Amino acid sequence: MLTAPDTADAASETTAKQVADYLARLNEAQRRAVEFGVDEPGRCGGPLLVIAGAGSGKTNTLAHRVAHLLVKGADPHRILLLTFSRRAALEMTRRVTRIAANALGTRSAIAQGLTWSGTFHSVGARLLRDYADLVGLAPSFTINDREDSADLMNLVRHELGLSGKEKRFPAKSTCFAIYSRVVNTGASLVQVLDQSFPWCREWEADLKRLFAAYVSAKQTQSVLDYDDLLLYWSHLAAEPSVAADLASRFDHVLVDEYQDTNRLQASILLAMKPDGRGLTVVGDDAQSIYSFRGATVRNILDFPGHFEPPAATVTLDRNYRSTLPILEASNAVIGLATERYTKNLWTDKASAQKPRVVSVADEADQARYIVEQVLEAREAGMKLKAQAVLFRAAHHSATLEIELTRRNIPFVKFGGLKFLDSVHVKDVLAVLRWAENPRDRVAGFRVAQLLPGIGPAIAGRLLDSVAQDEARRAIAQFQAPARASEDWPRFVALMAKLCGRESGWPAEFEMIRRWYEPHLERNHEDAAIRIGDVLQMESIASTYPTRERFLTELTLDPPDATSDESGVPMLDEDYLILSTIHSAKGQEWRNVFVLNGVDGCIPSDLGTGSDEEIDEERRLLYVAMTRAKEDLHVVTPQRFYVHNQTHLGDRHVWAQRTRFIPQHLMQHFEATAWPPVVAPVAPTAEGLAAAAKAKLDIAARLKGMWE
DNA sequence: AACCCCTTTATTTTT
DNA sequence: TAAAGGGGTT
Repeated sequence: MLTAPDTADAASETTAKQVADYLARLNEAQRRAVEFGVDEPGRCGGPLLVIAGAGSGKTNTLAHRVAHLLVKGADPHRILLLTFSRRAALEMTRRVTRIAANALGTRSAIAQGLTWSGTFHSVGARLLRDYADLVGLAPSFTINDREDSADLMNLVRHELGLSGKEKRFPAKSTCFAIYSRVVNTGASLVQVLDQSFPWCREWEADLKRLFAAYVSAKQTQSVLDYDDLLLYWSHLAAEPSVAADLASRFDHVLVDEYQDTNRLQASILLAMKPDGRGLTVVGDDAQSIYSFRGATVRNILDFPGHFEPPAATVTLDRNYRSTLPILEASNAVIGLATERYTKNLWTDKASAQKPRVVSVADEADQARYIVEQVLEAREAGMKLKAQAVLFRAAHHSATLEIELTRRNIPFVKFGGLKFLDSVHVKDVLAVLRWAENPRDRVAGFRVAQLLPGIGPAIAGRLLDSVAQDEARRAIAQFQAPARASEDWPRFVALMAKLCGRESGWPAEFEMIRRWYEPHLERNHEDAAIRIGDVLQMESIASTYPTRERFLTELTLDPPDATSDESGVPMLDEDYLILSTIHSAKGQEWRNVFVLNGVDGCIPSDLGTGSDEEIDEERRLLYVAMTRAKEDLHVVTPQRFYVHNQTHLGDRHVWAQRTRFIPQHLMQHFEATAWPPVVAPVAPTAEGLAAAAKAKLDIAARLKGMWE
């Protein structure tokens, strides 16, 4: 459904004026980025790189470019918009819709056709379902999240007998992290071990065997992990017989947050658009913070040189977000990076308030300081939602969370523990995944063991027979042990209905919940809370058209906020934002607190191995600081507790201000302490005289007590 | 073979 | 603090 017929005339009348309107709101550089190549006759324009500094209106510029393409007649179904998260994709579509609707008349539904927008991973998943046959995948493949992938790694590890070594083999999640890094960086196993996992070096040979077995396990089970979505896509795009077809699906490919893409993603782009025509990438080299995931700044720096002639570059360096003092301090911090960045941001937003470096005694005081400041700001009319507390690692906010709960301040936390990590959510999803793809052993293994009387051994046998036969029949004919006989028939009935897709979606979800509830009550003390979660999932489930879509999108883009037991607050309620710095990307708040601005936290003491790692930590602080619009507080507890970092148990540690704000940068900050030190008031002459008199009086009175 | 209890050991950020 | 693994009991 594109433009309604009667808007065409309206558009031609209003075009000139309204186009001018929406372009007039942009500054000169933004406008160049938006208009670049769009008017070239019969072409999509050459490759374009937009370097967009923090707060420079990046999202807005990209949205305008997409809208401009649409206004100029591009087909929305043939625009591929790759964003970093689903949240970013939604925001982008919303803005494009608004801009395009304004320009073309309110009844235009053009932007609704913008169906190909999402993360690399979710777009990859959709394309792979289309081309599944070609790459030898069952179209009903399921996708493992990180935990599932680690579980599969674990199953394989046991099969290979790597668990019973005298020296302990790396944990399953570590194995998976190593594997993933090899895939994403394109480096060799040895290199990855040396650089990032030196303590696993001795296991190289075993790891190699493990990874080979892991890959073949995935293939026989029709299961993909996150990395496979990119890996298969890149191989698909490199295959000459498919490449042309794949490439011709899209006239325009636009990529956001390009600094956080990895080699594999860059290779996919190049394969999709070898000559760069219609390709736009946007990013900021100073905000690259995902190298632990294989992302490389080189992608953005090397981009222009991939093409002949080289890609055009537009730099957006006017900041619309922060006040001048905040920006100056941020520029100073990033200015100390070993690798110099090309641009310095500027603004004309003056302010008398420098960012603060606040010294507090310990984490408890840090929490109290933040609560006091947050409440004070709210008294002055700043909503809680306009304020955020940012930190390096999810657990840094533990003390603060307790204090917030005690003081009854609602908050939502982004990053860290995910909704999907809780057992009951994973159980329910496993049932769905197993029904969708009975060859998925991780899912089946988990589901079978929910029944009392079925443990690893019997679950394994059940899976073996499912692998050899049609799933429903295999389950129905399986001889369950006597101890499981009571629960078995219900289970068989459930799986039969799910595999046969008898009830349809989302009725299936309700069936699963009804089946699962008794097991939940048997296994967990706090079943009531967990049932609440499952019910909440059920209402989310009903918003997806099919079981497959629900599963795919939930694993690729799980709801990312967790909050106190109370559950996520209602949308219209006001709440404070707590977020890891990583999850704060692309966002902004009026008042920002950076927690633990201390060496050991930023930079994390785990990330100080090499210069590159240190620089990444520095960029992390830069990203945190540039989220602030009006007020910025970097809080530095002087003493805090470390839990089980060494085998010595808990102890406290004296901390120093982060090395990224050395003394000579303190001119950009206001140094304060909290609680405020009360300066002793110098006594006046009269005061002294009065005191002297009082002393005498008291002395006399004390004596008088005994007279 | 399942299950319960006790000991040991971990390395942050996320699609 | 939690999760993984070992060992003993049912």
